[in-house]
Amino acid sequence: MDTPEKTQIGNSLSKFEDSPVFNYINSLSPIKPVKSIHITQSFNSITFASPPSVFTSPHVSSHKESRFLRRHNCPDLPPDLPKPDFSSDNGKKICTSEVVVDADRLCDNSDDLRKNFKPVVSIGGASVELSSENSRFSIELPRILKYDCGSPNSNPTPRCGTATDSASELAGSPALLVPHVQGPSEKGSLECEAGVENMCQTEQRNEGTGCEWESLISEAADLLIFNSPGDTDAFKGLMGSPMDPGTIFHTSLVSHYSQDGINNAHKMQLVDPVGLSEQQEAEDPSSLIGETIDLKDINQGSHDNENLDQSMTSDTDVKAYNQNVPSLHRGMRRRCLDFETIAAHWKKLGDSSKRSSLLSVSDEMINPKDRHLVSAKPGNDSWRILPGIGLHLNALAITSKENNSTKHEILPSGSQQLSLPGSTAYNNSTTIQQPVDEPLTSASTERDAPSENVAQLTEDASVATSYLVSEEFNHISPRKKRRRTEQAGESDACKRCNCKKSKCLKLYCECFAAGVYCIEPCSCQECFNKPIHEDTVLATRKQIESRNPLAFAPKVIRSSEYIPEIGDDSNKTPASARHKRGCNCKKSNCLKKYCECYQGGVGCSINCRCEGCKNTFGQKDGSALGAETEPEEEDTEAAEKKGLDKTLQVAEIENDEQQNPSALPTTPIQLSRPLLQLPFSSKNKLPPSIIVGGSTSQFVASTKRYGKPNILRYQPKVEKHCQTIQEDEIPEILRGNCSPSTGIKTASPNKKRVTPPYCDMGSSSSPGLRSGRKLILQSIPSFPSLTTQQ
DNA sequence: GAGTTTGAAACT
DNA sequence: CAGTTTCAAACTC
Repeated sequence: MDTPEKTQIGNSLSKFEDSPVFNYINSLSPIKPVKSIHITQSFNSITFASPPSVFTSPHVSSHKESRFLRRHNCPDLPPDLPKPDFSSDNGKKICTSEVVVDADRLCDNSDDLRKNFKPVVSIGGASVELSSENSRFSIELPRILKYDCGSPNSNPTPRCGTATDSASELAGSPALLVPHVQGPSEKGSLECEAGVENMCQTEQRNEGTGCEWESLISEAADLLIFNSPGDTDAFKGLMGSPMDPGTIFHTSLVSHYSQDGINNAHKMQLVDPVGLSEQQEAEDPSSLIGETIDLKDINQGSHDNENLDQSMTSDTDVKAYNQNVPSLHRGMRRRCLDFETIAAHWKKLGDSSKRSSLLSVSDEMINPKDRHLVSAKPGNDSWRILPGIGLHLNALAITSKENNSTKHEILPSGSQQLSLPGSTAYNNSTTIQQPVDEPLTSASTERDAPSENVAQLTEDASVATSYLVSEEFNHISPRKKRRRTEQAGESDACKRCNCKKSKCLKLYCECFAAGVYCIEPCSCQECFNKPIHEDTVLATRKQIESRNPLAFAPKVIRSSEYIPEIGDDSNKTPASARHKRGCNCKKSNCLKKYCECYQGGVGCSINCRCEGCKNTFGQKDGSALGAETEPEEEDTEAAEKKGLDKTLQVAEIENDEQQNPSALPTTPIQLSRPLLQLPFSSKNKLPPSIIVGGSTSQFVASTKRYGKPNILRYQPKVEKHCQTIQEDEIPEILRGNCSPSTGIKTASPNKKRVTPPYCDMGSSSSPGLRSGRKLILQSIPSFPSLTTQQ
């Protein structure tokens, strides 16, 4: 290869220049560099990084997804971090690498990073640009968000919708932005993150409002940036101005961190133990190491990270790592941190002293009681949602944060499918785009008005904190949680599990079955259904789904209204809606909540094997009976639902397969489940906000369409979980294949349990589908599913 | 709040 | 696939 060219070139050059040899050499050198560089570099960089990462991340396992997200975070770190380890260049490199390829590995292994880094560097311009872009993003995002939010008048969710499509995706991240609190991390590993958070807190104290929202923004920006090059581009386009409160904030944080990082870390732990754990998992393997073994198992995906951190096993190491490396993980941390910070703030707020500081920042934020009010403020619309949602939602939001991070990875997964609309939106990004907007708006709003944001944050934080606290409490004492939940009016709406032996990793657990993480209200013991154990949760879900693909599908499909419309045969079933599997009641006569059909507010159907069915919503025999009569509420709701259902059905039907409304953003679909109104619904009826959360993207969409309320309607128990989100995660993937397009409806109505549900659901199903599962988001599957499926 | 009942989920 | 066990919610007191 070289010889011919070289010779030729050399000859030509020689002709021109004095010494042929010299010229020859020169010519060679220049030529070669160019070719070789491009080739090799491109190779390295491109082949190396991007291709592998791309393929792997999505296709690979869900685990990767999580990793992926995390990794993405890593990139963020560099810019902010002043740390020596990662020079700005490195940071840039990392970022670029991520952008180009997948950040996963880069982040995972320092070596990998270096390798990737090199390639990236070789790429040069691109990488550089990216880095610059990243900075822009951080800055720009806020603006974008602002834009979205810009119209305070518009509802938060709708606003999001306004955001550009690209923004929409980003928006998803915003939802994520909402702090997701994770289970309390007891161990010190968290310190690192804590340190970051501490910084935030400290800054907040000093700066007041700015810190939190800025951090959020920065995170959001980071997430966005990393999410996908395309996203970044879109953002770029969107964002014009380079202002970055976030960046500034970061810098400040960094400085703080560097100085106070350690101390802060300690503080952080004290302040909010919860969030850290998750972050650690995602970000810091070291933390994982410190933590439970389970995490490791779960974190298989995070191994990469571990590799990086392997060196850092001890706390001291971790600290050092944090200090030095924080930049890498920092992005991730930020996400969590932001949330955490908020939570921490809340906690602090809880403490009068701390409150004062926060209060100083923003009066609104100051008063926890006023939180809602504050949130209500025009500027905060997005945030408001959260408040409206309630603790659960908040929790979801929190989770969503994580999800966000994941979301970046997966996008669709978005989180956490959280109950939060925003979260759903994220997920939806894949399925539904509109929803995303909301989250964005929220995020944007936060960004937009620091003070307001602060308030929102405070709310979120409060929620988050509550969530965190709850988790903590959980560890401490389940009963306490119960009390809280009970005390909290929400308890009904967002009931949570009380699992003792299942670790919340079986369908016994309502939360798990609903595809949502356990949160505060839960009184579960040894709960693994938390963001921290995301990997485990996902793995378990997969297993269960492998056994029964419909395991996470909505149990009840509402149809009553739907039926006539669709004209499904399924209508045969007396009840308006049907239970996908059908009950097997023997003693309750289908007149108690023991009966899933009854609980779901639907009549028994052919699928049911119940004995002595007296289901008021519709007996198995076919007599619909008074079924619907009883549930008057249902009727009303049903009517509303109908509208939604129809709309949803169309859109959702496709998703039916997903059935799990919960999982994805589709969640909205889940909402559909709720569509069914439970007789009890009255009780169950969650506050709209809550419901919304459950609904997810579609739901959001529906809300937009309908005006929102839809959400309220359904809520089956599953939906109770504000988080709803996830259910679908895996299922979707699995289903993804199956369902939507194909067969949703087809399913045999009769099928007893498994199969038909969709079908049934199909008819009614649309609702089921609707949900598009948020969960997916979190888990890997979502991501892949997105890419692959869609 | 403790104990019982119930039926789904999980297991064999 | 059927039977049994496990589990947690629903229910009762």
